[in-house]
Amino acid sequence: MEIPKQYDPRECEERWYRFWEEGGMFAADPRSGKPPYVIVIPPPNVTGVLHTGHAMFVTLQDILIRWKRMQGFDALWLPGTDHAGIATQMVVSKELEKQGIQRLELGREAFVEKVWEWRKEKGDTILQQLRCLGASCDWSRTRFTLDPDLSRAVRTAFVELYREGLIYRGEYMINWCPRCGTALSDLEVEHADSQGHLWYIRYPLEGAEDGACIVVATTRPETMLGDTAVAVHPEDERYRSWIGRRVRLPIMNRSIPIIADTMVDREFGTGAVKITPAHDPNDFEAGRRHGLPEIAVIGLDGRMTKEAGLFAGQDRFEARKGVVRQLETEGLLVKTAVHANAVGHCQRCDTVVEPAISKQWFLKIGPLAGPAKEAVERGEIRIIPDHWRKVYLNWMSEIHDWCISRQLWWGHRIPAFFCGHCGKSAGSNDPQRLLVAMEDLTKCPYCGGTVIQDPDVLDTWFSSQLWPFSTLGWPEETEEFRRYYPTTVMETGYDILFFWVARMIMAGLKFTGKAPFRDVFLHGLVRDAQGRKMSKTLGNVIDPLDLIEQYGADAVRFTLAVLCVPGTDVSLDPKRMEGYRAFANKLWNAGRFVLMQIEGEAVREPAREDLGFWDRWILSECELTAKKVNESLEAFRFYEASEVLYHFVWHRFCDWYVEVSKVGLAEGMPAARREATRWALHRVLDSILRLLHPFMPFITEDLWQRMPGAEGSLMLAAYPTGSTEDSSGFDSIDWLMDLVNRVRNLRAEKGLPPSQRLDAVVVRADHEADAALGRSMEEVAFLARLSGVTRADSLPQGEEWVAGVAARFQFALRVPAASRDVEGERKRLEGELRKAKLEHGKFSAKLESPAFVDRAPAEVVEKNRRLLAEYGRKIAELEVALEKLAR
RNA sequence: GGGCGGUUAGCUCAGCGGGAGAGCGCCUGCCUUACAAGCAGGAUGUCACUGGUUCAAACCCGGUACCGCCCA
Repeated sequence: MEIPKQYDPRECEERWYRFWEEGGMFAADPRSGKPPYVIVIPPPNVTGVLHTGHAMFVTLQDILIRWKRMQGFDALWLPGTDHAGIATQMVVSKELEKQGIQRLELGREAFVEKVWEWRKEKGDTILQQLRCLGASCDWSRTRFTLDPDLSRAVRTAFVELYREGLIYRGEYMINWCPRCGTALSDLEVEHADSQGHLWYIRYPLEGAEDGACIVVATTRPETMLGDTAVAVHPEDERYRSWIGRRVRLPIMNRSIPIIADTMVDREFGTGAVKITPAHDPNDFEAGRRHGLPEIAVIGLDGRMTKEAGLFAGQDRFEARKGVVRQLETEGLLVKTAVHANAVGHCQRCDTVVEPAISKQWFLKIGPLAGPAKEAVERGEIRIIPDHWRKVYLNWMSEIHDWCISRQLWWGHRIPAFFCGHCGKSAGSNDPQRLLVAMEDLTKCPYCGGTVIQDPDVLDTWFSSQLWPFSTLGWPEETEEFRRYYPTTVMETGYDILFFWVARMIMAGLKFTGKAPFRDVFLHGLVRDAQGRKMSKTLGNVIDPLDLIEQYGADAVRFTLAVLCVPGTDVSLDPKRMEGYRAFANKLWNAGRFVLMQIEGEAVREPAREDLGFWDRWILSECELTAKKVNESLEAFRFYEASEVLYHFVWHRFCDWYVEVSKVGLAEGMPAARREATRWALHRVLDSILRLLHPFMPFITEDLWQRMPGAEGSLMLAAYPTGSTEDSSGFDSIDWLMDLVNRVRNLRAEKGLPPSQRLDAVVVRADHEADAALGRSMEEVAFLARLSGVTRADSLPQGEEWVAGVAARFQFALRVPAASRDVEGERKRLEGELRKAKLEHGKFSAKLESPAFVDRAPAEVVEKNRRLLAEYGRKIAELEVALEKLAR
C-alpha cells in the first residue's frame, strides 16, 4: 500500500464528505430508539458568506454532534438560514441600484419578488460553504425563516400574543434610522463613545427686569427648537424659586415653563436641563409625566421639519451648526465645553440613530422575562461560561418593551388590519381583537367595510426567537417536535445572547411551556492575531475558505477548538494554524508507520502476558486520555479536550511509543513480542482516530478506512469512553524517560550526533529503579542511541567516561577523547549542583517548619519529603562526580 | 452611572490553595529508513501593585493602577 509522505487535505476532503452525505450518515432517525441529542444551528443570514464566526460555531457544534453520534445518540443537527430583513433588503437594493433599478420605483411586490429570486440564486451559498468545514448537518431538514410553515409559526405567535394583550400598538419613543428608514429595537442601536461638545445656552426668564436667565447645557443644540420645558431638580436650592415660572425659548421665541422633576441630575451641566419630548427618551418620559407638548423638529428623513422655523429643510447636523451660530449672534451662548458622550448608531449602516416618536408595534416583555429569568436562576437552563449567566440575569431584570415593527418590505408582514370604513384599527381600536388574524382579512369583521393590512414587517429576531421549535413543526405537534424538542444544546457567540438566546428562552417558555434547550454554551468572538475585531475597513478579515485551502479543514477546525477557551475572545493567528497543519501531518505519518507495520492484516489480541511494559503503558495512557477528552467535552472545554489529544498523540504516542515499538518490531524479536507490539500499535491508532474524529473528521476517516477490518464509516464507530481501570504502576516509565533525556542532553552538550552510538554504564540505581531498567535495557539503549548499557555498582574509572545524574540513576558515557572538555564538564555539573541545592533548600525549609509538618495534609508532607530526599541524593551524586573530575 | 471581566515567558493564552505551564517565536546540533509540515537539546518569568487570611497564595479576601466588554 502506497501512502504519500505528506497529508494532502485537498485530495480527500470532498471525497469523504460526499461519502458521508450520500451514505445518509448525517440524518437523524426519530425511530432509531436511541436517545436524542439536538442542536439547531444559529441560522446564518441568507446574504452571508462564510466568515470566521461561522467557522467557529460550525467547528464546535460539529464536534459535539459527531462526538454524541459516535457515543450512540440519535444526533440531530438542524441547519437553516435566516431571512435577515434589514441586511438582505439592503444588499438586494444595492444590487438593483447597480443595474439602475431603484427599489421605490420598482414597488413592493416586484421588489420582494426580486429578493426571492436573489435568495434562490445565492441564498444557499453559505450552506454549501459549511460543508467545506465538514459540518454533519441533517440537510434533509434544512429550514428558512420565511418558509410557509415557519411563517405560520410566526403568525401564530403574533396572534396569540396580540389576543393576550402582550402585543400593543402606540406612539412612543423609538430609535429611528434615517438611512434605513425604519424603526429599530434598542438592541439594534450600537453606542459609540465620541468626543462631542456641551453647549451652555441662556434661556431668558420671562418677566424678569434684571434680564435674569437660566442656563441649560446640551449636547444636541438643534433639538432646542423643539423644547417645551426646562427642568430642574425639585430640591435644588439654586432653582427652587424658579419653579413654575416661564422662560422664553431663544430663536423660536416660545414661552415654556420651568418644571421640577427628580430625574434631573444636579451635577450635570448647570443642573437645569432643556426638555425636548420629541427627541430624547428621558425627555419623552418627562414630557408625558408633565403633559408637555411634543414638537418634532427633526423629521424621519433626518431633515428639520417646518416646526424648526428658519432651519426647516436643513440636514440635522447642518442645523446643529446653524443653531449654535444663531445663539452666538444673539449672545445667548454662554460657553462650549468638550464633552464625551455615547452616540447611538444603526447596527446595519452605522448612521446616527434618531430618537423619534412614532406609532409602532411593541411586545410587552415583563410577563415573558419573569419566567425566562427564573428558568436560568433555577438552573433549568445552564449558561456556560458562568459569567454570561450573570450578564443574562442582569439584563433580564431591567429589560424594556420590544419594538417589533419595521418599515421594510422583506420579512414577515404583520397580520394586522385597519378598516377605512368604520375606523376600527388593530392594536388601538379593536375591542374584540378581531383585526389580527391567522388568515388574511378581506372585510372588516365589525362593519364589513374594506380593510387594509399594516404595511410593516416584523423584526427579524421575532421569527428567530421561535427557531428551536418552529423548525421542528410547531405549532403542529409533529413527530419531530415531540421527539426533538426541547433541544439539547444552544451553541452560539455571546454577541447574540440578548438578541437571540434570551428571546428564544422567553418565547420557548411562553409558547411550548418548556425551556427550548438545556445548555447554552457561548463562545468568544474571533479576532485577528493582534486581538482586533475583524473589519473590512481595517482590512484584517480572514476568510475561512482561504484557510481551508491553505491548511486543510481539519487544521482549521483543530485550531479553532484549541483556541476556544471559555470566556475569552479568540485571536486567530495563521501561524498557529501552521502548527496544527503540522499536527495533522504528524498524525498522518504515525498512521503511515502503523499501517506499514501491520501490512494490511488485522492482528489478533495477544495474551496479556505477551504485552510488554511499554505496550501496557501506552494502552493505559490512551484510556486515560479518552477519559479526559470525554470529561472535557462534557463541560464544553474544547481547548482542554484538543490539548489533551494533541499532547497524547504527539508527545506520548509518537515521541515515545512509536520509537520504542521499533525495538519490539525488530527482526530478531520473538514472534509473540512482535505480534503484541503490532497489536498495540494498531489498537492505539484506532483509538486515536476515533477520539480525534470529531475534531478532525477528514484525515481520521481517511486513515481509518485504510485500517484492516474497517467497515462502514469512522463517523458511526463507537467513541472510546476510557476505562476506570487502575492506571498506576507506570511511575518507572518516568524515571526511564528522565534517564534517556539526561543522556540525550549530555550527548547534545558534547556535540555527539545520534548516529554515533555510545557505551553507557548506569549505576547506583535503587532496587526499584534497577528492576525497571533491567526490564527495558533495549528500549533505553535504542531511545538514547547507546551501543550498550551496562549495569554496575559504581562509576567506571578512566578519562574516557563522562558522568551524568538523572532522577533515579547515575550514569557515565564513554566519549571519544576529542570531545573531552574537563572545564566545560565542571561548569555543567556545578550548574546542576547549584540548581539541585536551591530546590533542596526550598523543601528542607518547608519541612523544618513544625507548623507545616503538623498542619499540612500527610500526603503533601510525604511528597515534600520524597522530593527532598531525591534532591539530596542528586546533590551527593553530583558532588561525587565533581570530585572525580578534580582527580 | 450600573453590571461583568482581564493583568502569568517576546506573542497568544492555560493553570485558580501545596514543586511556575502550553503552542508559536528564539538559540544550538542533526536528512537517527513514519514524518525536515521532522528529530534531539537549550534559554526565557519580582505570575500588575498593595495589604490581609493560611502551615502554605499566581490561585482566596480587601484596596490601588491600568486595559476591555455589555447595559443605560
